Amino acid sequence: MSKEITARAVDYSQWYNDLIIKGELADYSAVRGCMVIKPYGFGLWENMRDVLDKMFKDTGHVNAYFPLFVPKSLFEAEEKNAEGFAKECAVVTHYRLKTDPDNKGKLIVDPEAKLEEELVVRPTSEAIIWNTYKNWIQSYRDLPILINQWANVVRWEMRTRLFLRTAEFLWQEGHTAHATEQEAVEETVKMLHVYADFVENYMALPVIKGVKSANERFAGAVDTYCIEAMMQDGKALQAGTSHFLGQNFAKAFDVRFSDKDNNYDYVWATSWGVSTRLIGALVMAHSDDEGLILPPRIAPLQVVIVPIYKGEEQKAMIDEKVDTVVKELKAKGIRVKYDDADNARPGWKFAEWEKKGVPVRLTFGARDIVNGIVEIARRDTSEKQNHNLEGLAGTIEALLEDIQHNMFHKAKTFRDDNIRKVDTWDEFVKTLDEQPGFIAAHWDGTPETEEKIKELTKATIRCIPLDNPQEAGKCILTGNPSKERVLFARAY
RNA sequence: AGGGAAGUAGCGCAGGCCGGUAGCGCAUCUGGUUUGGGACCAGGGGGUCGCAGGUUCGAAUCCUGUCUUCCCUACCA
Repeated sequence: MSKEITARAVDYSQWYNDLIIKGELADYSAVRGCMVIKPYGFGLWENMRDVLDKMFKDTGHVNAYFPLFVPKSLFEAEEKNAEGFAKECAVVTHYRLKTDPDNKGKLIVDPEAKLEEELVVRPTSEAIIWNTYKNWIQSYRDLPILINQWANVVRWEMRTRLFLRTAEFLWQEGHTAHATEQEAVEETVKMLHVYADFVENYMALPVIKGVKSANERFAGAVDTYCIEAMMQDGKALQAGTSHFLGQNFAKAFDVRFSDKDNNYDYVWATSWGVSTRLIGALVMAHSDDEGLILPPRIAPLQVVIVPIYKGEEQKAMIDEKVDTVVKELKAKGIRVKYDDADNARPGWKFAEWEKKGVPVRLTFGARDIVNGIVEIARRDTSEKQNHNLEGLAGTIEALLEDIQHNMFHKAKTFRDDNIRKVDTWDEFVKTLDEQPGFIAAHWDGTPETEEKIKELTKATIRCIPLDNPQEAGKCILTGNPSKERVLFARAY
């Protein structure tokens, strides 16, 4: 049992906070609602970002950067979108401070430096981007525009949670413009699959691809596609969204083009994004009471090596062996650290690196080296085994892959075991309270019913899965006819 | 935003009711012994007690305000 981490069974929320703080992913800051992402956590984000960035490039996208500030008049142009975000926007009203005449050494906002037009700190960039696209698009030859940006955004939240909900967070937002509706829809779905591919194959987190109900849809979108993941407490976490925006933004910003036949029409749009929130999902889905468990493909460190020795002579002998092994591992592209700090003993190091979720630990004992072996410990199962120094790098390489797959399958088994079909209201309520997870149930398709269910149980429709089997049934609440089951859950 | 709790050394906490100038454990530094699952001994350093006012001869302690964090509720395209 870890000395520093609250057990899941004792306090799930505190467990999550402990993992992040003690695992050194992030720290609290002096700014309300904002956190500091520490080097170890940022290393994780960088790895995620690099993989995603390559996936975006491979699907024909390019990166660009748009302003942090959006003039209020632009922001309000697409009404539904503006309305959706209005109550969580930070607004810049002044551009200058001055020394307080009544209190030397203090600064006050200079009342004479009021902006003529307030600037909204972007909660998302559709407005400024579509205002720009208007100037870039005249002809079908200018389309498609396939741009992504890596940026920070601000959404003023009342309640914050590290990584899951903070006032400022990092993300990427793709914004594309197309000549036809079909092409835009295809783009929306394509990026949803890119996200699912990334989250499943790199983060080892199984997701369900689906479409949001009207209540959960992005403001300003025609359709919102999403990937939903299940956390260890059975709650759902939206891991990524991809929106088909129709012509809503094109109309709001008057973005039109001439097609081959000289027809003049509005362009079709998409936007899609994932954020540092994914780190929260990763932490909550895989970790245990000893600390983080990071999937090898994106772990900042994949292998840590701990020496055990008596005296300088043994240390020198170990150093020599480790040096060779580190070179072999690095030659295979494996991220490895030799922890030979002499101010901590082995047991302390073991606990420390387990807390930080490093997938594989190698223990180099003086005794072992004489026998030509090394101890390999894997974080995901806590198993330890001895291995010959010969062929070690190849074994580690395979082991990292095995851990990656094992983590995915473990998470997938858990998720699949916690999706339950429910057909009556009583059973629905009981299941939500007693067996947290996703519930597949019939729904009559109306926003009113969804709202009522949310009111009564706090559960929302997470998504209507893609390729959902069609099956006649009766709505769980109203008894009205339904043609398919949808997924309900309480969500983060 | 409402309710509750908290903020004292890097971390975790005591002291506070009853005002008198701050202490414990861990960490850190020095020396030594150690090293196969969070070592031990000895010595040392480090804090305007979240911040700002007020009461007082004197405030970590009492009063007012404010900021930050955590928990519950509400909100959350």
